[in-house]
Amino acid sequence: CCQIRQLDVLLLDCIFVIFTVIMEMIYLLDSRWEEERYTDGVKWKFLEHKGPVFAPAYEPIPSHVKFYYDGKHMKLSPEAEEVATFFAKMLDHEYTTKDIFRKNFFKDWRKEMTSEERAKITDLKKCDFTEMSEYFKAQSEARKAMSKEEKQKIKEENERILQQYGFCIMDNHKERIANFRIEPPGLFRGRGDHPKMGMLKRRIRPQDIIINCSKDSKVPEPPPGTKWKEVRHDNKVTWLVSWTENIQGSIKYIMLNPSSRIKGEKDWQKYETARRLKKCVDRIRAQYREDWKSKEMRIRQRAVALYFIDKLALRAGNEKEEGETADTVGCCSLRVEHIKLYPENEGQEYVVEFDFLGKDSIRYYNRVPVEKRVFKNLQLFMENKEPDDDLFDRLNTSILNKHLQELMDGLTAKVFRTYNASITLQQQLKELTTAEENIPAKILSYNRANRAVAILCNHQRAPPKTFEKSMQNLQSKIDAKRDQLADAKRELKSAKADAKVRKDEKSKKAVESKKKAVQRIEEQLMKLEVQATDREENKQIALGTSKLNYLDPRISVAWCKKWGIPVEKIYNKTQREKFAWAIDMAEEDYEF
DNA sequence: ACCGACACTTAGTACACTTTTT
DNA sequence: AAAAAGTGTACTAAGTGTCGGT
Repeated sequence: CCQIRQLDVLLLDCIFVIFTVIMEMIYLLDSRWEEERYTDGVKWKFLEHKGPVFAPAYEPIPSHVKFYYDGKHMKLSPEAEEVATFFAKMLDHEYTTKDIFRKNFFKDWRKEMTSEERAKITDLKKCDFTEMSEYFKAQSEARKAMSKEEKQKIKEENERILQQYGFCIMDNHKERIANFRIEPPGLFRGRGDHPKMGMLKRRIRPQDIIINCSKDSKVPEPPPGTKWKEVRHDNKVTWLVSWTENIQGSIKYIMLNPSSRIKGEKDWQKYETARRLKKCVDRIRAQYREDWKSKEMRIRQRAVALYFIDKLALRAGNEKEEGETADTVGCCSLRVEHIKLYPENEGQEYVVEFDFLGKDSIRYYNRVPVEKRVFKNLQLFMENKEPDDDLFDRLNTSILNKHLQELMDGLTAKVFRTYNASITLQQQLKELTTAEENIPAKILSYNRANRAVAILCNHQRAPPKTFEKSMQNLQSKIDAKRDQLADAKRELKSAKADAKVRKDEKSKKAVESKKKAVQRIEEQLMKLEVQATDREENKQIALGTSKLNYLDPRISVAWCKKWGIPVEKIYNKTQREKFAWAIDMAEEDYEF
């Protein structure tokens, strides 16, 4: 009987183990990044969602809030009033003082006016929006001063909308949608010197919207009494909703969150391409160095541009339509005026000075010594040209990328940025991390490695408005901690002296506890100092962009595992969700 | 070769929310 | 409890790169 029972237990155990193994296999199969990949451009088989959330309808302002033209009160039509409120809300911003902004705004505003209004309102300078502006300021104050319950209510409502519209089903998985809210109307704010700043960004209606979902899904309902522009079933694209925006005429999309399978896989693929570049980058470098000597101008230009893209992590630099956007450039679109050549500069030979506005009108300024051949080539390219002529007149991104494609499957200019960013992180981590350091110091090292990449990629930010002040605060904290440490040391000394005389248990214990206190304070001081260094070095540098878009997350995960750093210290919750695939797959010995 | 349409990634900022300090 | 500081997220502009037509 007993034996049988034992057998029974064994059997049960066995079944349990088998069950667990099967479940694990199912889990592995189900694990999104292990799933079978589609071929020939198919992105999904099933897609169902609830459509977009539209911007709330315009709420007219109360009649006691007045608008004045030329000092006289004027009641605006709802259409004109709405556009006026957009301007009023930006009154404190320096945009509204800019000529182009005002001109564009006024032109578009007049289009929304009734003919009577248009006849009357002919000069923006005579418009007085201050009451409107005050009203909105008061509104936002009131919102801040709301009671806990009211705030809670709003939060719950937001949560409800998120639950209803913020998710979709794509191929057996419920996925988070990135931007399910339609962009509200307002005044366009470009970055930098944008020729279209101040133009009216139209309100998007259901009849502007294209819905994309699978045929066998429940098609989202348009709001009562409205129709979608189109419902299509295109599984070769990843977007759920699209519309055409009226400023540039470009298409906007609603797509999935970075945590989704479809984005995660693409991200992984991107880093795998960069790793393939690692294997052949020596060959490619040797090749472009050869090409500097080519007898063909176009090949020399291609080779010098590629050298910049590789060495300086410049962007490709597509052509842009003149007058449609801010005047910014990348590598292939550099103009003569953007570089200066110094045969000798501060003891270095063949120095090139770059000074241009890149993406988002962020200034790129750099002085770099280059090889003699590059320098001579640049002199050649600049011969007989005006400052606003193209530096690489025989080159564009399409020519460059076609060439790259021949050197390696899937290679384009942007892969170099990914490759150089990731390899730099890996190298810097190796160089900067030392075994003896404690965790905060190791994290400082990580941030420094991250920073090296951000500098390479020129990821800048406006120094935070409160930077100086918060730096001062931190410094005074450090000073206070130093005093505290001195005190603690003094106390320890006297406790030691005391213990020497008394030689009893109690005084010995006192020494021990004082020792501990000193140690603790030392640690705290160290942490503060590390923090101060980190912050100072970070003043104008944004780490987030490279962390999110250029650094193979497996490098960071491996580093965490190697040094026993919890991954939460490096990635916050959102980042961990985005990089779930990497956290899942990277081991301590992962090499990019 | 060139162009426009399209799809998708990369980017900085404003502000909401959370945590720490006073 | 209020204020200040710090962090995270939403937002949406601005890039890159491909494709199909001419």
